[in-house]
Amino acid sequence: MENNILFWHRRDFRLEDNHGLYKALNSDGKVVPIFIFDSTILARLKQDDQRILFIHQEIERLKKEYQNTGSDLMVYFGNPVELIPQICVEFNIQKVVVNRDYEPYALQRDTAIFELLKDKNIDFVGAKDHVVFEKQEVVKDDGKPYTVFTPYSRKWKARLTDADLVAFPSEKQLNNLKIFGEKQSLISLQELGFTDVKTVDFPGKLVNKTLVTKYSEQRDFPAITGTSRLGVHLRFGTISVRALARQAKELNETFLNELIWRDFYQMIIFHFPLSAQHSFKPTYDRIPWDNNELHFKAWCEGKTGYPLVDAGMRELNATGHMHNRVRMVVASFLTKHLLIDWRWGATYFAEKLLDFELASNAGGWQWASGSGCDAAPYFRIFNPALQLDKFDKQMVYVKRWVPEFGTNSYPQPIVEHATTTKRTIAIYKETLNA
DNA sequence: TTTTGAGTTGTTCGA
DNA sequence: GTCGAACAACTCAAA
Repeated sequence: MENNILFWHRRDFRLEDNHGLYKALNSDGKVVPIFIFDSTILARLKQDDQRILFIHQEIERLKKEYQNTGSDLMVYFGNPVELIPQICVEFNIQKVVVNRDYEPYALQRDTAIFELLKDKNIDFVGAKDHVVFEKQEVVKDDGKPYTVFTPYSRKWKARLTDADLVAFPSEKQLNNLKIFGEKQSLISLQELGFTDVKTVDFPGKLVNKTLVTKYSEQRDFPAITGTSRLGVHLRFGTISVRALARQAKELNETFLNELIWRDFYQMIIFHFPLSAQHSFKPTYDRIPWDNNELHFKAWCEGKTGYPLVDAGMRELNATGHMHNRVRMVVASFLTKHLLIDWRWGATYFAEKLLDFELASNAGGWQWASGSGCDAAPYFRIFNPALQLDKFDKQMVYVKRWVPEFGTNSYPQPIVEHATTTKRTIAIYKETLNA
């Protein structure tokens, strides 16, 4: 019986420029590609979560691409720790190849699988694909991980060569895929337990050269399409970060910096997995949050009486997306005006954002609250009115999402800017100096 | 070891 | 309207 290689797709839904797949195709044996709808992850999602639709659509697309080669993507539903060893038996697998995932849950899951396979003499091999530089590749001279972005980014850029961004030519080797006689049908959303998902248009994955070129001058204005909206594609690997970085390097330094921020937070979550749940700077976990439920509800619904904050939250609720500049404003408002725990906001974003990425989300929220590595100083508090004046002066964005603005039905501000920000600075100061 | 310079995207005040 | 300094003062990186 022939030996086969298992390639397990996780957050890399593409055939082209896929490092792990390339590695698998270069191995001795035929490659069996699989995807698993992880029942542990799916159990956390709500019935109408639109990310499941995105995943399902993209898996369907990927499956067709495999079928065009004469192969097929085998799709499973269950717990990978149980399924992978079973699949290995079914297909006589000698080696399992994956692209590495740096999140705490994924690391734990992969370690468990590694141990199970080791007992059966099956190799479990990882590849770097999700980021440009990972783990220990960009560290301080003493070998320890950076916790400040700017020196990290300097070393990242100094280390970068063309070879780091080269596309892996997996499409040329697809003849090493295992050929299946009969095509397998794809499990439906209903069978996965999702019955109420509304259809939605997801952001396109074409990289707009003009947008990247003008990114640094246009990204701050929520009324225009100045940001790429590629987050969801980077999250699930429907585009290659290397391809994007090649464009960024050529076209726009600020855009490249954003990709480095992504690498930075992936590196941070790998070295500091607790930072997804706890303040990076421990003293910040002693801040006596106000955590007013009514304030939180008003923030979630976009009814704070601060038009830029409300527009952002309503954009999020309606579309699963929020403009980057506005994300900072609403995060600063929640933590520093309402004095609500950053985890409440991070959890809400985790539920709503189509492009939700654990590492970036925790990093961003901790940046806003001041508790993170290389965060904004605690006394730096966004003024929502000034941000509106600077970045949406004509109120195009605000009127798009808050049509009743300026009428009697628009709420009065739930808190007053000057008094709440003074209170927050005093409380932070007292807590941090205690 | 000590010292020095620097730190994502800000705000406010007063000249 | 514009500009620079103060905000408060800590931690990190690197020489």
